Amino acid sequence: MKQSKLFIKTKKQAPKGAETISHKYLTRGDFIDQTAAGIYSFLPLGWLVCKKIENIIREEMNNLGGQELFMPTLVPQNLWQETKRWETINPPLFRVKDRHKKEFGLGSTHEEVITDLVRKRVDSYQDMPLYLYQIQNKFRNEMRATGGLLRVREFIMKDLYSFNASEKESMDFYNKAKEAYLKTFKRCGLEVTAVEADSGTIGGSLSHEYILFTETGEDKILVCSKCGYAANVEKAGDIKECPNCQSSLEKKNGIEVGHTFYLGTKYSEAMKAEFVDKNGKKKPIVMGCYGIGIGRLMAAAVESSHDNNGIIWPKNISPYQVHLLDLECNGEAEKIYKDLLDNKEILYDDRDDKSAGEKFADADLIGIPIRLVISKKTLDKNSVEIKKRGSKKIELIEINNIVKKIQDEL
RNA sequence: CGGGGUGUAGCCUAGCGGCUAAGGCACUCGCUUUGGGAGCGAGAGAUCGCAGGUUCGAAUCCUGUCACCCCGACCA
Repeated sequence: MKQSKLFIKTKKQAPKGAETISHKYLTRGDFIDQTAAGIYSFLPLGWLVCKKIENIIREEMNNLGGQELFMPTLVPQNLWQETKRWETINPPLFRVKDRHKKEFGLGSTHEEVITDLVRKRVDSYQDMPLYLYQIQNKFRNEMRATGGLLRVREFIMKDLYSFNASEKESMDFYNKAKEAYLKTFKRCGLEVTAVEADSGTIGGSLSHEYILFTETGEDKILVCSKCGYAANVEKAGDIKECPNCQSSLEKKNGIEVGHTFYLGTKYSEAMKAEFVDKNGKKKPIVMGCYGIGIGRLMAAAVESSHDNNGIIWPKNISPYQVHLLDLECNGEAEKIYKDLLDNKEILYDDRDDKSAGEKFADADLIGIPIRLVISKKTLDKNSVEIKKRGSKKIELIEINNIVKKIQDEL
């Protein structure tokens, strides 16, 4: 992509009100634009990051045996009433009426819809296990949106739902899903810790939050450095000693990037989602649900990986892999851009009306993992300069070797 | 929803009863620059969130309203 054509205007100053690092950098780098309180547009760079994250999640969900589908945003009142969540769900639903005054809640989570889909199709234990997921916009009528993308009212979420014939099978899957979650976050470049948590209005008997420890997180987590015990202060209370090994606990801030729930039969009983077992007996389906907030994950990545000049994207979720800066603009960079284009995702700063300093500053802010610079200085040596974002080391590489060098780095 | 705060050009801010609303960034044109957000000159861009009110006079004071931010509770 040529930067001169990219729909982007980076900013020197963050807008008033941006407090968290991720909000400041994502806004200054023009990844996102605020449309209203807690409601954001994703601009081309930000959308590329979302797509990267989604694809990693998609691969991991497919590995788990998940099948992707897509459910509606407009969820009719009667479905919510079957589980009594029309009134009780928290945060409350955004509600809308159609022209005949029929009411809908904008989907904030999809247990009702998915359970309806499944009860219409599952008759026997032989129709399961069933693992279904979607990546879709969610709407939550929060009291207050905070910290840019950290808590918003409309966001993209991956939600997976599991349907099993027995508690054991369901619990086995829950544990597999937990591992898949940790792997997903790792692939996104994040060290995330699973923490036992409260189930809130989703319900169920067991749940884990997936916490990224950062300075600006909303969640307060107690961590034992000896045995690895971790718990949310919300549930465990403000205790000082580890319940497992009696060591002293450290309190850390974190961001919840995912949550898994073992639901049991809460929804299947309420909605009569039943199957016939081997003995010919009717039983409620055993369920679980599993969520990841894409935008929050993106913000969390920035919170945990940045410096004073901007974002340092983990390479798997970076919008591009290579940022080629042309300080000379005599056509040489164009050739390299075309050579590289076949191999790698590359953002080519071909702007001829910007100073070198501005290009460097933009490159740091945007945070692409590998920076290449072509200038008179490097061309005199028939070379290109290569530098990794987040490292100070600068190397000169002969032009002929550049493609191979980049392949090695990635 | 309770408490606190802010609305002045695309963005950040100054001005807080008195002359034609000021500056920086960004933008347009010209010349000069060209490895860390360049310099000089010229130019364009604002019904001071909106509606009332007080006053000889309101961006400035008062009332209402809308929007946004922060703390609390809730969450992916």
